[in-house]
Amino acid sequence: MTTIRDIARESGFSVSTVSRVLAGHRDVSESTAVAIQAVVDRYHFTVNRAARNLKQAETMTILVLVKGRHNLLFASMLEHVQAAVTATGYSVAAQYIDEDDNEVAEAERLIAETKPAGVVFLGADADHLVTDADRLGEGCPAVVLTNSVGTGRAAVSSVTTDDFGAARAAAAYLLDRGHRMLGVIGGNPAVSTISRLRAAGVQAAVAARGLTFDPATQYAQTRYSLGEGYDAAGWLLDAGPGVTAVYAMSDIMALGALRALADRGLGVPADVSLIGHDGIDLASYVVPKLVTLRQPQETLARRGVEILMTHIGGDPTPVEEIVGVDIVEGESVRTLP
Amino acid sequence: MTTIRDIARESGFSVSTVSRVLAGHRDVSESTAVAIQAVVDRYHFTVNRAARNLKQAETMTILVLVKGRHNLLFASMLEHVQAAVTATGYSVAAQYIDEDDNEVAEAERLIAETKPAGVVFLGADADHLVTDADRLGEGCPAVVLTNSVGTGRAAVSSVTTDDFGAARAAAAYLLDRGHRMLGVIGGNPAVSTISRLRAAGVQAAVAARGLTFDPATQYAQTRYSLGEGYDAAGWLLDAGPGVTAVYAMSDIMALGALRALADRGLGVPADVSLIGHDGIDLASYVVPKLVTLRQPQETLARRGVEILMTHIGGDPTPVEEIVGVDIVEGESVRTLP
DNA sequence: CTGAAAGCGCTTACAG
DNA sequence: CTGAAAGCGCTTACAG
Repeated sequence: MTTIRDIARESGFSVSTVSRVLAGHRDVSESTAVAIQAVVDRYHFTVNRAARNLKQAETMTILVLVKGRHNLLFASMLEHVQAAVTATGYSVAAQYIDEDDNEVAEAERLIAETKPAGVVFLGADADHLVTDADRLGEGCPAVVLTNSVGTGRAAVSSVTTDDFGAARAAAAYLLDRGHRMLGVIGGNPAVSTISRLRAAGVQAAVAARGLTFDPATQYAQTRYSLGEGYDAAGWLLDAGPGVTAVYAMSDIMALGALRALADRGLGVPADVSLIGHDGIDLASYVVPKLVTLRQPQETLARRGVEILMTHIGGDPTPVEEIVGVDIVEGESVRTLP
Repeated sequence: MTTIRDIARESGFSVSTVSRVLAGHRDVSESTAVAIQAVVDRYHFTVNRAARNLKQAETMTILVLVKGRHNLLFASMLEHVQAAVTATGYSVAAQYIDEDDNEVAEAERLIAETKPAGVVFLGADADHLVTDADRLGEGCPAVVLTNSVGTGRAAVSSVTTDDFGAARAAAAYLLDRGHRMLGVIGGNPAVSTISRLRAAGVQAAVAARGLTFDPATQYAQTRYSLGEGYDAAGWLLDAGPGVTAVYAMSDIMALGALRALADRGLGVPADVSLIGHDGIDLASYVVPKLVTLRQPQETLARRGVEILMTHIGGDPTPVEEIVGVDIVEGESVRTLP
C-alpha cells in the first residue's frame, strides 16, 4: 500500500510538504506542488482519511445519520440534505443506523472517529435523544430532522413537520368527504412521539365534529412497513366497525393496505378510501394515485442545514422549528354521497 | 473525549492491559478484566475504530459496497449478506456508493482505511472492475454479486444470475401466452453488460419462434428508475407498432410503466401485459401483482459469502458462478385468445 | 498476567 | 517555501 512516505520518497520532498499539497494548502511553491501531484497521480494515491481524522481537530464534513435503511422518505431526503450541505462548502458523510440501534451512541462513536463539524439526524428516537444527547461531542452541533427533540440541550436543534396538524388535516379531509367511521394505521403511541401526535390529531378532527374514534377497534398499531401495513388493514376490516376510510401514517404502510383491500375484493376508493403520509415518489405512481400528506423535504433539509450552520458559526441557542405539511391530491379518496 | 489512556489512568492499569480487555483477549486475569470493564462502562467508553484499524493488520470485518442508494433489490440483499456473514463470525460494514462513482477506487480507499478481511460488491460496473481491479488490496479477496466480472484476476469472484436465460424466459412467458409484439424497457446495452445479456435473451426467444424484434421501435433504452420507466413505457406506446406486452428489466421500471399505462387509459393486463425483473417485495403488493423474474437473493448472498470465505481461507482461484432465476406468477399478464 | 515502547499514516506547530 | 519532530488513539511484539 502506498503511503504519504512513499510519495515523499519518490518526489524527493518531505512528508510535511506532500501533506500540504494533498490538503490543497497554498503555501507550497507551484513547481513543488506540480511535481508532487504528478507522483500522487502516478501511484493513484489517496490519503488515508482515518489517519487524517485521527490527527485533525475538526474536518469540513457534516455527518448525516439515517435511521433505517428501508425508509424511502429518508433516502430521498438525504439527497436534499446533501445538496444543501454541499452548497455551504462542507461535504457530507452518510451513515445508516439500524432501526433498533441507539443512534446517539452511534453518533458519539462516529464523532470521535471522524470529527465532523456537525451532525444531521434523519429520524431519531426521542428516547435516545433525551437520555443520551449529553454524551454527544461537546463542540459538535446537531440537528434532528422530522423528529422533535425537546432535550433543551444546547446546539441540538430540530426541524419537524407539524405531525398533529397533518394528521388532523388527513382526518378532516376524509370527514369532509362524508366519511364517519375512520380507521388508522400507525405506530405505538407509547414509544413513538410522532405516532402519538398524529393519533391525537385524528382524535381532534373527529371530536371537532362531535364524532367518536375508538382506538380499540379503529387504531391498528404496527410497524412502518409494507407487510405490517397489509396486516394492519386486514385487522382494521375484521375488528373495525365498518370503516369506510383509512389513514396510514406512512405511504409504505398505505401501499400494504392497498393490496390488503384488493385481496379482500375491496376497491380503492370505490369501497374504502385511503390516505397516506410522507409523499414519497412511489405514492404518485401507484394506481390509484395515493392522497398523501407530503413532508416538505427541501424545506426540512434546507432549514436543518441553515440552523446547523448557525451553530457551527458559534451560536449555540437550540431552535425547534415546525413546518407545515401539504396535502397531495390523488385518486384514493371518494366522496360519500 | 475519553480515550484508552483515561481508562488506564482511572483503572490503575496500563494502556496495554486495557487494550487487551477491550479486544476481549483471554490473557488477562479475571479480576483485572472486571475492574477495567467497570471503568469502561462508567465512562460509556468505546474504542476508536479508526485508530484501531490504523494499527491492525487485518480486521474480522467484511466490507459490503452497495452500488446505488435507491436500489430496493440491493437494500434487501444486503440483509441476506449480513446474515450470511454474521454466521461465519465476521461482522459487516456496509457502504453505499453513488451510481456514478467508481466503486473500485472507493473500495481501494476503504480497504486501506478499514483493513477488511474481504469485500462484497453489491452490483458493480464491469468497466471499473476490468480496468481497476488490479488496484484492489493485494491480499483482500472480493466477490461481486449480481454482476459478472470476467477480470480473471485472482480472488475476484462473482455470483450472477443467468441474465440471458432470465430475459429469454420472460419473453417466452409472454410469447407462450399469445403475445407477438413485445416491448422492452432496459438499460444501455453498450455500457451495461446486464442489459446487453437480457436484450439478447429477448431476441433469442423471439427468434426461436420465427418472429422479429426491432430495437428501434421496441426497445426503450433508459435508466433504472421509476420516472424513467414511466417515460419509457410512454415512448414504447408511441413509437412501438402496437405492443401488447412489455418486459421491464427491473421491477421499479415496471412500476413506472404501470402508471404510464394507467394514465393512457390502458388496463394491465386487460390492454397491455407487463412483466418485471428482480422480485422486490413491492412487486407483489401492487395491484395488479407483477409477474416478475425473481433474483434468488439468499442463494446469491449465501454462495457469495461462501466463496469469499474460501478465498479468505487461502484459496485464490476465482470462480464465476451463475444461478438460475425463478418466475414469480402474478396478475399482470393476460393470455391472448 | 502485565507494562514500556514502537509504530500504524497522517497533520501541524515550530524553526529555519 | 520547506523539513524535523511530536502526537492523534490505538495494538502488538517483546521482556519480565
